[in-house]
Amino acid sequence: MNVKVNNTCRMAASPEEDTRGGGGARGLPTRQAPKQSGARGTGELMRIGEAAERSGVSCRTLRYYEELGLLALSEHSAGGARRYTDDDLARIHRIRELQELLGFDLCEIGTILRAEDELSALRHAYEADVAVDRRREILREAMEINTRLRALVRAKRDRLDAMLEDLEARARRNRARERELGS
Amino acid sequence: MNVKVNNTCRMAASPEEDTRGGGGARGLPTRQAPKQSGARGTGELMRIGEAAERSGVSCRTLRYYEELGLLALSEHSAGGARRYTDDDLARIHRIRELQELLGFDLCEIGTILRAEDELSALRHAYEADVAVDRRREILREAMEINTRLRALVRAKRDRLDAMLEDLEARARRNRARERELGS
DNA sequence: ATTGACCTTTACGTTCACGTCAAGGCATGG
DNA sequence: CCATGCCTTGACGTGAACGTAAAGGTCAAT
Repeated sequence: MNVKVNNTCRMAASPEEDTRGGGGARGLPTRQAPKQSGARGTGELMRIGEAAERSGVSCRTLRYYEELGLLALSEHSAGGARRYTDDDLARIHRIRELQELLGFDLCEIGTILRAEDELSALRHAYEADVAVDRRREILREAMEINTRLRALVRAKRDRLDAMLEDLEARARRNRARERELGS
Repeated sequence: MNVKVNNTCRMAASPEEDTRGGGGARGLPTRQAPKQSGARGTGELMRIGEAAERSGVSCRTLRYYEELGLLALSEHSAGGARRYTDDDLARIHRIRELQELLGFDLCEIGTILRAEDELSALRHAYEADVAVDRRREILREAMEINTRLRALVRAKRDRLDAMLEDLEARARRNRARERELGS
């Protein structure tokens, strides 16, 4: 009789992802103007606050990802502030999917992303002077990881399907029980 | 330059679930005889070691679940040792699915299981003396949770499907690139 | 010029889900 | 009888993924 675990915690609408998607009171433009450039182009780069909100994560999380090398931030700073492109946002989304859907830890996610980055670097003709053998190796590595990921996704989806069937069976039983009890 | 995060961690075959399914060397029956009962019935209750191995978790984990109230252990002890039925195994499996597939923490899982337990208690005619209103409440609670779970599972499955499409697109690009590089 | 919103780095704190001893109980096999 | 193997209950340790505060810089607006 030491800890007395009797917390009856509530069940959130969705675990570990805070119902992201636009906060409240969209009216007054609290947003600071885009720094130093008279007229903003259609796609001005965002700072960390906006990037975090749009991604449904905290600023701390984004800095943490950068610290781990998951995010490179093409255009770091302009007075010291981080700048996020849409590609960065996509990458953040990717990280979250790998984390939440497949359950990878950030280190493994780093491995996955780095393999894809190397491949993408080749594709984009940076590093035009890479030996063919090395190219093949990079490609093979990426393909291997891709294969493993696809297998994992399918396995997870199958488990979810099984779970859904189970839940639906329960639901049917519950509805029967409800009729039994009277409306 | 303090922490120097340069760990190039490997990608496991499957994150967070250690490729469970029978250890090596199935031959010598190291298993201790089932305690005190001359001949074992077809379904002797297992102790914690076997239950853990079959569930793909550690003994510590099972004790932890019990400590949190996730596992009740119908037949606790017989000389002090825990006994696990097949129903207990199923429950452990359920816990793991909720944890790994849906990302719930153990506290939330407790809430879910408790609601289902109350319903199941009614169903099995223990507590025959429960007011109809209370019965309705319990049923409604269980149905609500069930509905939320189903929605979550579907959402997660959809996200997985989207991810799979993305991965397959990458795979196609990779295969094209492979042909380009020569076999 | 000062406020206030946003940003920076540094660094310590926290929660969860266990891992890992330590010290000892209980049955079984040699 | 006693070693061996599995179990028990503490209780402290741990790694990952952030949370949170402190101290200060920058920029637009008042």
